[in-house]
Amino acid sequence: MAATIRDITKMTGLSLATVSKYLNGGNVLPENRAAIEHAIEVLHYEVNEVARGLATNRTKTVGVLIQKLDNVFASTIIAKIEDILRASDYGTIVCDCRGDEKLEEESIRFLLGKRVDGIITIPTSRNSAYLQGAVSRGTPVVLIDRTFEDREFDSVRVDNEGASYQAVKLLIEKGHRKIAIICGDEKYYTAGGRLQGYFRAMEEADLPVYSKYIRKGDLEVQHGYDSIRLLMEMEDPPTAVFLSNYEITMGAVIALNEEEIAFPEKVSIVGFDNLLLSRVIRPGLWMVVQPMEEIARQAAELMLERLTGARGKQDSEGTKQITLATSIYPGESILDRSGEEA
Amino acid sequence: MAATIRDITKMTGLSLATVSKYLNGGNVLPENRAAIEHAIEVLHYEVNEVARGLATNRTKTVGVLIQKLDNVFASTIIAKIEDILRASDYGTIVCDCRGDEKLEEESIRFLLGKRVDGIITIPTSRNSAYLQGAVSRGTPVVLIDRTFEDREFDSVRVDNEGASYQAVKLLIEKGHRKIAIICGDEKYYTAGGRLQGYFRAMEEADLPVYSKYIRKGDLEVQHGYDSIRLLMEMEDPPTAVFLSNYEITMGAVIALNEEEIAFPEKVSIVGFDNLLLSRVIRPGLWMVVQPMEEIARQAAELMLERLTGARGKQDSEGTKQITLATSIYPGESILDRSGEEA
DNA sequence: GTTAGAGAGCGAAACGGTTCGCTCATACCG
DNA sequence: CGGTATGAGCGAACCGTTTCGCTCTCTAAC
Repeated sequence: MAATIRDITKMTGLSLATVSKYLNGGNVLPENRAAIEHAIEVLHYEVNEVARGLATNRTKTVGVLIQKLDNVFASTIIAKIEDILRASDYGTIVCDCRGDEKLEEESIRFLLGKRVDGIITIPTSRNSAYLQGAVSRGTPVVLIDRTFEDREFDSVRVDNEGASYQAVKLLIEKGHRKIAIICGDEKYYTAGGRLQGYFRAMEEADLPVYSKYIRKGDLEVQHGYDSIRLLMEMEDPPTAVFLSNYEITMGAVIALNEEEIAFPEKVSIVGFDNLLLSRVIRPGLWMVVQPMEEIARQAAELMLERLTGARGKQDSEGTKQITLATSIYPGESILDRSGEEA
Repeated sequence: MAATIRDITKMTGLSLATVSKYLNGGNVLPENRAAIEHAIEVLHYEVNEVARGLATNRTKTVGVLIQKLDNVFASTIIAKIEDILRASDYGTIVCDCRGDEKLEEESIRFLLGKRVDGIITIPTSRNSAYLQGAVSRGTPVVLIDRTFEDREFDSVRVDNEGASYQAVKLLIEKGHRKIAIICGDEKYYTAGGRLQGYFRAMEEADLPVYSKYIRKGDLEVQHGYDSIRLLMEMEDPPTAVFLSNYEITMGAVIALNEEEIAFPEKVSIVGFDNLLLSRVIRPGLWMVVQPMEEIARQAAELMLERLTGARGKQDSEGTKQITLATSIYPGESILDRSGEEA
């Protein structure tokens, strides 16, 4: 149906090799160039990237594997990655494994079957076994949001520990002593770091850490919702809570609204990850903010370096681990209690 | 590097054709089946989908082309589409054209070059010219959120006119007469319908329509932000405003917060598209809600029907236009003024 | 016991490109 | 003017599958 190179050779009298050379930017006599371009125009010829992929063993396609496509973090990242990759003529094929390790492993197989040239992923699994196929095939991998101990990959992540430390320290400086954290279970890599930051800030200020103030769970809205209710119902509730990811922040705010618990009067809070949200909510939330676009940009560029061979195909040359800083965005959700106590 | 079918033939002594038959679910003698499976295991063989794509002229890949990947609507839809398609073993390759018609057209070419089996798109352009390539190649297309007058495609959209009518009617029933709408310019298909619904509701109630209360613009947060400020600064401001999409809703709420304009006391509002948002904001927003997952499901299934040949490849048999209803979700952002005026 | 029919296997030709190594013509040099 | 470098063009092999049409064997029916 669609025109092929062969149709062009027929129309121009040139050989396959010559037309192919033209298509790949090689030098061709001006008259032949004109003839080829004319034929392409007339025949509506368009390179068949599948055939080219078979011949060159490169598909100009990158797989992006993620736990949850439908959240701000993931979609912002994918949008930016797609943008950058396509500027270099790479396509982006997405897979959402919904936080399921089995599905994640299968997704890698799926992507490798499609012979993607590289894989960018926000991992779900806690070790890199599921990436073995990519490694042995020599397919470059870039990790977002975590690293693995059992093998080194290129990676881009945020200083989770620092982000959390900063937020909790802020609360301490404002005079809070009973500070709770709602966070993910340690099985989530990012949650581990954020919890560490909490500990560091508390210890540094010589504040006691109460396990009842540490609410671990999954990374869903519901967890934030349930946990803050639980915290506020305690006979000795915290005066401040650090909401250590986006969904948790949403859930907690919803719960506070429903229970008509005023913040910062009854409880001070610092949220995570959505700037717009902080302006929509009243009073405005203090927010820890990740540089999402920068994360995506770095990840895409690490991948392009591998793809264009600027660095070796894989761990041949050393991998790069990039850590970015978060920032904290002011709001009115913290009550200043410094000076209250003797 | 990677094992091929040929490696399997060498190991088993069988022919290419036989192994291929096995791979495609054909019948093979039990002993041969065992031999092949053993070889696959040992060699870590994995079908090369690129080669298969070349041979079969089907890549098991669908292109999804969208204006803005990083918003709730798009990402929710993509997540669901990807989910459904992959259950049928199709991959999803995404393109974000950022609302740019040139980029949109180029993206179609890009996708066709990659020989996707079908294209699902939320169009940016106002006519279907950019889809010509897909049509002449026989690549099925499913439209989301709009249809075209110059050619029929399968499509899934929402009853925009009805959604808007419902919202405005609600405001009227609550006794409002000076009702404004902040919406997109008519060049956006969805905006046109939503504006029509506004007109119908107003006319049906014999209310005068003032052009100053109709704020058209782009579909960005900033437009909502600017417009509501403008409306509230009028000497004769509206008592209610319908915020006819997600970004506009965000922008308007932010502006109201910043200006400390209390709603619903000073102005009643109905927002659009984000249920979670309505619970996070205080007081809770009345919201018009689109069935995003259902839109995605229908779109994916229309595509699968085409792909699996349940219906003809293209307009051969008639196209299907699916229209879904929106719902309206109650909040506390409307002041009841019925009975106020004689 | 013969034969029709089913089922399994095989060989070879696609699919639409890229690429290697060669030939040939032209231009340039001394 | 002979020799050589340069660069364009060409033929053929190859990438890893599928698929068509054929052969062969085995079973079952008569």
